[in-house]
Amino acid sequence: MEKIVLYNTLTRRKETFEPINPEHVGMYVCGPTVYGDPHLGHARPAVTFDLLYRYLQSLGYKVRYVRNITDVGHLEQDADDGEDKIAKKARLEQLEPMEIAHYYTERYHDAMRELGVKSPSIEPHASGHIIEQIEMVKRILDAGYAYESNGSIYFDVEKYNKDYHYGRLSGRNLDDIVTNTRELDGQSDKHHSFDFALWKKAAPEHIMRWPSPWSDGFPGWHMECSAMSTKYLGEQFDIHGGGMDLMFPHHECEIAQSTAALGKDSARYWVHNNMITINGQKMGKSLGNFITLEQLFTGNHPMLQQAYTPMTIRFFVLQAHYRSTLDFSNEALQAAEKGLDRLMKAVDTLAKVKPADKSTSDVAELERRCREAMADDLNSPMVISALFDWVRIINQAAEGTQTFTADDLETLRAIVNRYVFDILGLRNEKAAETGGKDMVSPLVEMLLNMRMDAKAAKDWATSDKIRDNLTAIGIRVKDRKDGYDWEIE
RNA sequence: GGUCUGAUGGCCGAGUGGCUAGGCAGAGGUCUGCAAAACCUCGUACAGCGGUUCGAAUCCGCUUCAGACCUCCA
Repeated sequence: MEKIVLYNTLTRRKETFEPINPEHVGMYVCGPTVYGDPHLGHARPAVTFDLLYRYLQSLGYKVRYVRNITDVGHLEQDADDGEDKIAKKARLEQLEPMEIAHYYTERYHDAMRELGVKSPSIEPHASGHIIEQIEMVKRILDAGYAYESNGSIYFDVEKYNKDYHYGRLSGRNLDDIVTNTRELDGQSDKHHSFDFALWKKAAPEHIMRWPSPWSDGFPGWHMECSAMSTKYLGEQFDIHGGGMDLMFPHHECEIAQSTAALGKDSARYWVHNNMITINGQKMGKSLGNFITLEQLFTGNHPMLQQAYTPMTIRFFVLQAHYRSTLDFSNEALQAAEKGLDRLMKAVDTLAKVKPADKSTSDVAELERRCREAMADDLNSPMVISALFDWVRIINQAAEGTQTFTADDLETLRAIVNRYVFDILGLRNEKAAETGGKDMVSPLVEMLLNMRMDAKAAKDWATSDKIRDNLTAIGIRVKDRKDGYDWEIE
């Protein structure tokens, strides 16, 4: 199997990736909390881990990719009064909580499909795994790393930290956390403010609740990932992914929970994608500066100068390395749109290139550059860079200043297809839209043949009229040395 | 305040001790009846100040600036 390296947040360095079971990879990624429309920020982890998923599969691994749906509420920075968010919104809109969760889950799925994000192998819902979560809380209690307090169960961070290191993922030490955390004046059921809930007793007005040995309530916000990753991937698995903003406390607590319950680390490689920023600030629900994916696709947002297609968004995300912040702007998206268009046109052009006796460029060079870039911590920008160098070469081939043998052409097409479509997961949106091209082609060609006659007769008026009319209905005519070419805009 | 990350040409973004990233925009040119598309040429950028080195945008230190996180009911 191809040797690849991944940056592991746990060690803060790139490490050679070696799965626990050769040929198989278990990957868990934190999915969305379904209480709102998916926005541009959601596109980043989705596309990043889709890239990783596709890439691992392309290398020949059998990958089980688990991405959860958080539908039992989740603490967020702007948690107003701490009430379970889904329940709160449900009351405001007079809907069942699960109705809302279902609605936004569907919205999320729709957006992901548009973005070319493959469906994961398993997409477990937190609400469907309450039993597993309760079982895991029991294990943590039995291990002595949690305590009950007034019907709720809290993780005993101090106790845990004596045996393990709480904070090793985010680079913190409990001492620092203690120093920088103000103790609440006995208003909490928790022994320490840095303890976190594993099970929370529900207040009377709390709608989403389940029975447990301790109280009617709901699981703590970090439990679902520990419980579901263990259930579907085993006590130890290969990759755990998510956004950098989840590193602390969410992932730190997950590590603590899993380690406390199982006595060992569960995830081996922690992979974190960086944020999309807007005017240099994180784009997020809590800041109210986000643009939903639907708004991007329709252009219906005050900050948007135009609509951007899903593939433009995907390409925009892939043009930056996943561990860098990516700054949103109309200018940047327009650049991505044009670049993607050029790339896709070259793919079409490549299909038409005729073989020759010898090759003037080494197609293996493209393959090597793409392969090495991907193997080096998923460097999609470098892959794209290599592809663009070859866009030029392909266009030169179309003009006759480069040539390729039939074998090399076949190889080149295979490489381009593999990286552009299979791994980067791009889609030719224009080709998809023009399904009727087969019907239209003979008509367009008839007109263009008439135009050729007009040109031969130097009847520029007729020639331009045909071209202008075709342009007006969205067909771009390109004159070639010995004829013409055309495409639907 | 703590932990962490970053500062690259007009914009977006790779790279990382010496060798052109790439895209978009811009300028000039080729082709064309004119266009479009494509192709060719062009920018000599790495926050600032020191240090290490034969050589640093890349390593080290300091400074400045920016960002993320700092825990579930405040």
